[in-house]
Amino acid sequence: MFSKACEYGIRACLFIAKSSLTNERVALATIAEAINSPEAFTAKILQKLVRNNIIHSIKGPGGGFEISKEKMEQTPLKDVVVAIDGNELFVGCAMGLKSCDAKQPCPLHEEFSSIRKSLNNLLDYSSILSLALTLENGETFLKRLNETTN
Amino acid sequence: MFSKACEYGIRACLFIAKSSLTNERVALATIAEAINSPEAFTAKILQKLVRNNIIHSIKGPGGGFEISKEKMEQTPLKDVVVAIDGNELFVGCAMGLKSCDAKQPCPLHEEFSSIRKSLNNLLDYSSILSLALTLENGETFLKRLNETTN
DNA sequence: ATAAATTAAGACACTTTTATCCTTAATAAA
DNA sequence: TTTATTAAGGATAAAAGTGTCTTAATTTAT
Repeated sequence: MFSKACEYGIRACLFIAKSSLTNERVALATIAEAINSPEAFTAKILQKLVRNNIIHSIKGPGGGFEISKEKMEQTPLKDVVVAIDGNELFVGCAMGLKSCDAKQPCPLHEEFSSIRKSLNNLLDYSSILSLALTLENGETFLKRLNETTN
Repeated sequence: MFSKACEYGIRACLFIAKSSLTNERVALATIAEAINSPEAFTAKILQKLVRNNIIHSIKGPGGGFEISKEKMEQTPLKDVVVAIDGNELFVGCAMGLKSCDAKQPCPLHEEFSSIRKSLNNLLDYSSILSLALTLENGETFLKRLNETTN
């Protein structure tokens, strides 16, 4: 569904958000360890989220990544996905037709419109904040407990 | 959502099915032209569908690809997708966690379970036959009308 | 100021996906 | 039986995705 980069990006973003909820600015190495992702690759993805104005970075000692509560409240997860993977998933035809609409639908058009709509709703109405809160209160996880690898 | 190969594979399969409904065996070149796909690449994908026993191929003059009505009736589109893309889409965690289940869910687990379920239903209950029939009666399309490129 | 820590950026390398080309095998028709 | 036609299979190439490394820029602390 999502690219590897996007998966890492979502996890990183939610980890940063969770940390920011307790005012902890987190460094790249910490993030990569926490979400079990390759550090240098994760750096590239975070750069993209910074450039897209989704998260904030600070250089130098004590630096790292953070996101304001206001920002996480306002930003739907969809923004993260689109920043990394683009919006093809949300607009493209399931069978890859350049022209596929209600007038000249592909054989899956109707059915996929419905699924796409669900996906859109889910990602558009799930704010970074709401998801980070489920992490903070221990309802959800980004890494398996009691193990070194996830 | 699906790989390019899978998109071509679905289109090719439905075109073959539609042709088989009128007992027309279709050659690779015809298929590639009809679904607007690269011929040699399409050949590879069709090989895979043949090996997976989804479609049938015949070599030599007058040869080509076909699928029996019984087969298209029994085969859900999901089989085509799984043959080409595998089943990661249907079983994997949205955020790429190796371990993500009801006990230790990722922040998107519940929501995606629902979407995955819809997707599964759609692809598992849509037979190749039912989709081919919508093509045959002109309700749906695999290529834009009145144009050379789709 | 200098050193240390940290992200940014660019170059590079590896893998997978997408795509092409050429040869081989099978089969039908002449 | 030869030739033409068609899919199968293997080698290769190009592009995209994934991942690493090195250097630069910025900032804090000494």
